Amino acid sequence: MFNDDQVPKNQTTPAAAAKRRVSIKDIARLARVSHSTVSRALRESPLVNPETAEKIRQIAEESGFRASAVARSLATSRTSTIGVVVTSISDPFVAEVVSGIEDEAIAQNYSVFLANCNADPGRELKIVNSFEDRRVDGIIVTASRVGALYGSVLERMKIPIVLLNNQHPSQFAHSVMIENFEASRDAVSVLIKMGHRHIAYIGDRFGYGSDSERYSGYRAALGEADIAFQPELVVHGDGGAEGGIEAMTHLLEGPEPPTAVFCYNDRTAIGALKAIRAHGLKVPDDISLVGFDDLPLAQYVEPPLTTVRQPKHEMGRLAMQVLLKLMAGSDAEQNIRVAGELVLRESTAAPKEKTACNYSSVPKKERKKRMASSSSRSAAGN
Amino acid sequence: MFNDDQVPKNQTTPAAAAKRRVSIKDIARLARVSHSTVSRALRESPLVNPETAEKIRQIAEESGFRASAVARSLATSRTSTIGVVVTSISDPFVAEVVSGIEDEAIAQNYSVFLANCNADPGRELKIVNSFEDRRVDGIIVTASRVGALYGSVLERMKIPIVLLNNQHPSQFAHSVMIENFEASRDAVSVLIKMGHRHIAYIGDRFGYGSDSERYSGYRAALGEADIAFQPELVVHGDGGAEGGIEAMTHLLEGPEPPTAVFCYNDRTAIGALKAIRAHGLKVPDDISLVGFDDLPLAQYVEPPLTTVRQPKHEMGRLAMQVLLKLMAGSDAEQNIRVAGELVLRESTAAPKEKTACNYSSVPKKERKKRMASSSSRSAAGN
DNA sequence: TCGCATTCTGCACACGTGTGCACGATTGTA
DNA sequence: TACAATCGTGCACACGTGTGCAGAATGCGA
Repeated sequence: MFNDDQVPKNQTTPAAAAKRRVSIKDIARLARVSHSTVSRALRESPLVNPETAEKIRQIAEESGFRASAVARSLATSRTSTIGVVVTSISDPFVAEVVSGIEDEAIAQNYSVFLANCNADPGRELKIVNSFEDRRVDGIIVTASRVGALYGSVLERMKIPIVLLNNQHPSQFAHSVMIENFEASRDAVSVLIKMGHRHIAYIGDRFGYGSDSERYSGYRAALGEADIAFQPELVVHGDGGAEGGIEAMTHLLEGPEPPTAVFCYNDRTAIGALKAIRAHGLKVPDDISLVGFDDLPLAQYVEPPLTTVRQPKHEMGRLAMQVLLKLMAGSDAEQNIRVAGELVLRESTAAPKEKTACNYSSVPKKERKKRMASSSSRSAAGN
Repeated sequence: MFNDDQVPKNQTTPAAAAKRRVSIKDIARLARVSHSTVSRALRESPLVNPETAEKIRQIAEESGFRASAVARSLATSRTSTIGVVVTSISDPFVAEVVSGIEDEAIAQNYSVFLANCNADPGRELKIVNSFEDRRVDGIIVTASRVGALYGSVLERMKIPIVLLNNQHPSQFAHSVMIENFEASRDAVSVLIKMGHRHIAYIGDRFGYGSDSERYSGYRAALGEADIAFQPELVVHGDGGAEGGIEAMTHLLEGPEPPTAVFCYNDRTAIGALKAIRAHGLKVPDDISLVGFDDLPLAQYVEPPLTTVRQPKHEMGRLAMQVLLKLMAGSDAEQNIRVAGELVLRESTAAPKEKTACNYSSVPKKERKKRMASSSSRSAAGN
């Protein structure tokens, strides 16, 4: 009756049998039940007798059995796996977002495939193909320019996709994004309230949508304060520190340098800071500086950087939560916008007296208080 | 003969059939061959007629077929997948290493599961179990304290493992590590050559092996220069900026503050920098500062930080290469040690005249030259 | 004691791909 | 023309797990 006790015919030698991983059938043999019952017992099915189930679980535990997710995936056509494609893991912004994604994923017993594309289209394609081969249940794309490339491939895959701070918003996908416009407008407004009227914007020529939204916020703040827009105060870098240096140098060597600069991101701001210092000027005494992102290093540069904080970790979790809903078949909010938060540190102050105009609405006393504290304060959002 | 053309019995309706992913059998039906032939054709087996193969490949291409890696894994019992467990992706050091691992992995058509454990033992266990379930072909553990936890689980898994800058070197595993001792000794020696004789060490009390190796290097440099060791000049932080602030403050408030400080890592050094500034002192005029790691931000703090560069990206690639060898069944070098490289920036200089002794061997001219340039120079070499 | 409901278990097949082996078709040689 | 060698193809099974369905075992009421 239990002739399964014999060595199965496909195993040539006992040694070979010992080499093989312990499978559900081995447990079944030990427990003297069928593999079906083992499967059900381990998945806590109510169909199996509690005593039998307990016995099976114990045997499985003792023999160190772990069910193969590979085989299960094949049987259920679900892998409990997602793919995350990023531009570069080395980018601190991305790292923080991935951390949030992974936290949420592990809590729901999902595993994440991580791949960085380095903005290389060929590699992007390879990654997406690989994700398709591995039958991931969903995909999150972070801070990438999702172009024509994805379109065709992703169309075919019919897999839920969530974009995070993507540059090219596309119709078919859900997304989580920072409120670029509002956050930028508020940040520049604060500079204006401090008394600045000669404010520059250093953008990112590879920033696409994000860049134009932040630029629009800058324009809106100027408009609300009836400050005439000066095209020569808008320069574009490459999104990194080097680009910030170049752009800032250009501004400083212009006819009338700004008293404050709003930057596309922190890395650009840090480059700008270096350029300002190289010109023998001081931040914030001569020029105020505002960044975007609130990278970990923002508070450790000298002076600590005033910047718009993105809730990076939270945004990662949010993206994963949306993806989980989509993978479960229920529908989720299409486009989630997250509020930024202006963090006032020591790189901003009222302009110097000689250049300051009488529009300043920030009393000296309060200004001093702000600058003394390096702790963060919310200015832009809930 | 080709009755496969009919709808298979398990498909109830044509609509359901349309919903299913295209499989190898679909291609077989279209090409009027068996699925075996399709499998062989797509894997470029020499067994199949070139013309037939070409036809099959074309049909597969047209219908957008992609073979399921899940099914293949089950059949071949290889997943072409590795697991990477890190302490925290947000750590810039880790991020760079992971980037290197992933570069090498993608080049060899491997995918990587990334998981961060946040130094939480429970989560570590969950991660390793998850990797086992998914039948990863290998595992890389980065900068973790591999303790008893892993031992038992990993023992059972019989999967190749490579440790990278791990704290507890264990016997059964291969590893890639920075030459902590040599790099530290050389860095401190350079400080001594500049004229410093009162040099402190700020360690990391969670650094375990790495910390004691770097500490040993510090002691060795002092010994070689016949400088008496002063226990009160050794303090330990927590490996982060906060710990650096505390430790440095302690040193500054001691009876005889050091003229130079060698820090366990860059983050500690940046905290120390902040503390020094808070005490109204200047770097490097009053105190020289040396870090370890060469994080991206190291060159953007003020002053740019002299530090020991770890070839992070390269170390990641190296670890993956070792793992690939192990997974292929061949054996690889057990313990690879990588040389660090001292990068001289502007946080180091000869001590002030009043405290400087006549042992200084760095002429003023050369010192000036060094400080003017922020470009990196190798001092510790390969 | 019989019939029926309930509870559990096992059979058999599915998931999609790889591969050893047998066999048919074709070609070459005696 | 007969036979052997070579080449290409398909059959059948394996990989490890999930699950619909049939049926065995048990309990319960009449």
